Amino acid sequence: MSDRLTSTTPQPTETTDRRGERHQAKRARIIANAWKLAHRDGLAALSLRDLADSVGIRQPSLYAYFDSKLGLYDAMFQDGQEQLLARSRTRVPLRDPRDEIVAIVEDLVRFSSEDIVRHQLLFQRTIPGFEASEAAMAPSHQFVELMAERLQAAGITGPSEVDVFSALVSGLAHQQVANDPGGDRWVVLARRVVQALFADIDREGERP
Amino acid sequence: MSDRLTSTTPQPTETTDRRGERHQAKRARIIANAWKLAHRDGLAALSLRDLADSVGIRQPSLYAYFDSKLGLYDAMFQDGQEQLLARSRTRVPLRDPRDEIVAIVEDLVRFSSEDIVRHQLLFQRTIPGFEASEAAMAPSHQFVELMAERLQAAGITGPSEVDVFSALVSGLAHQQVANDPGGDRWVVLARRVVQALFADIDREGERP
DNA sequence: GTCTATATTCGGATAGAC
DNA sequence: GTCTATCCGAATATAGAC
Repeated sequence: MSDRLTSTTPQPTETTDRRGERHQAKRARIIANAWKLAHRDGLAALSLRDLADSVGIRQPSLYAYFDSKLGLYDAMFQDGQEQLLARSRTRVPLRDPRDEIVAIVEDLVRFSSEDIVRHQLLFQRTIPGFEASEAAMAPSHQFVELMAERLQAAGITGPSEVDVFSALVSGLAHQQVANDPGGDRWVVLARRVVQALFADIDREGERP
Repeated sequence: MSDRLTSTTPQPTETTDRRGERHQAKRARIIANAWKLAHRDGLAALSLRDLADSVGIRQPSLYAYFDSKLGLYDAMFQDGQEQLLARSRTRVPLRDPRDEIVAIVEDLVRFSSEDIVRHQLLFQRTIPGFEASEAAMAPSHQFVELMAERLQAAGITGPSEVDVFSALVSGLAHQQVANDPGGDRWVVLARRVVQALFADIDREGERP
């Protein structure tokens, strides 16, 4: 199971990046096509045969890039997490930390809504037998770290506040994806929801 | 596609209920076993062979009850929606409408958390090619109606308030299912989240 | 309604040559 | 890395007798 990451790092040596330059490029192209097919047929209905066809090789040749179908899902998962991380890092933080949180939430909801299949793979446990490897989780950990910073800057610091926050984001995202895919019906609610959370936090500070 | 409901209502006559009494009973038993297998193997990995085995008949005999595998999913979907509806109807509403909303949210989050596979089938579009039939959606419509009443009684009346509410519920449920299945880490946040929503609604009333 | 028998298709995966 | 050839298993679904 955990040897699935082997295909990502063939040799323990550091020369890996140079040696496998073309390899990595083609691998990336395969993953890109896998997303396309997943959009067309559904994530669970993705077939290695079709994937090989779409990239112009024979189906067994895929095993030079992934050691199993779950390995492919793992690579897609990591790819998706890297997209999320890259996007979050790109954003220039707003001056006001609370406005920044609003912007983040809006962006996260859009991120999910833009690509339902990606949302499925990253945030729902839909593929039987699939569990993300440690390597694939790495960008996710970095994302969480980054989010923690932003939240702290905005005064969302307690564990239960963070739990509430995560619920708000995932709820908006889920409703957006499920009931208005591609639209913005729940995106536009982000500000109001986040402000309600801040109001609640402020009120809590006064209470005792 | 829509003939899938045919197996639910073999004849357009009203004698259906009497005629197929045993039929319906066995059908219900099959569905119950289908849930079990889905828990064991994953919803998407459910196999008609295993299902037939588990109920003591041969695989082709299942076609006397469902006209396809998607038809089986449809029946499971309807079953799950009926469970949700029955449960909501059972609850004795609390005196205070707002307390009632809190209780409802807690209960909905528990409902999802109790059975992840059911949550998947009812609230996530995870099975390629599956779309619930009108018949299977019927209990869901009634549930929505019932919720609308309760929400209205508590002053959650505007469309965007309802959207926010639905996001809160689905967010709490999703986080509970994904990160603490069977626990109550997000269940206990229901009260706080709902109260924050009411505070926000009240504040809105004062604002203009 | 249930059975046997079978069709059919498709899936992922492996062996071994080039 | 890529190929051909093939395995093997599993899946849903159908035909037709009882």
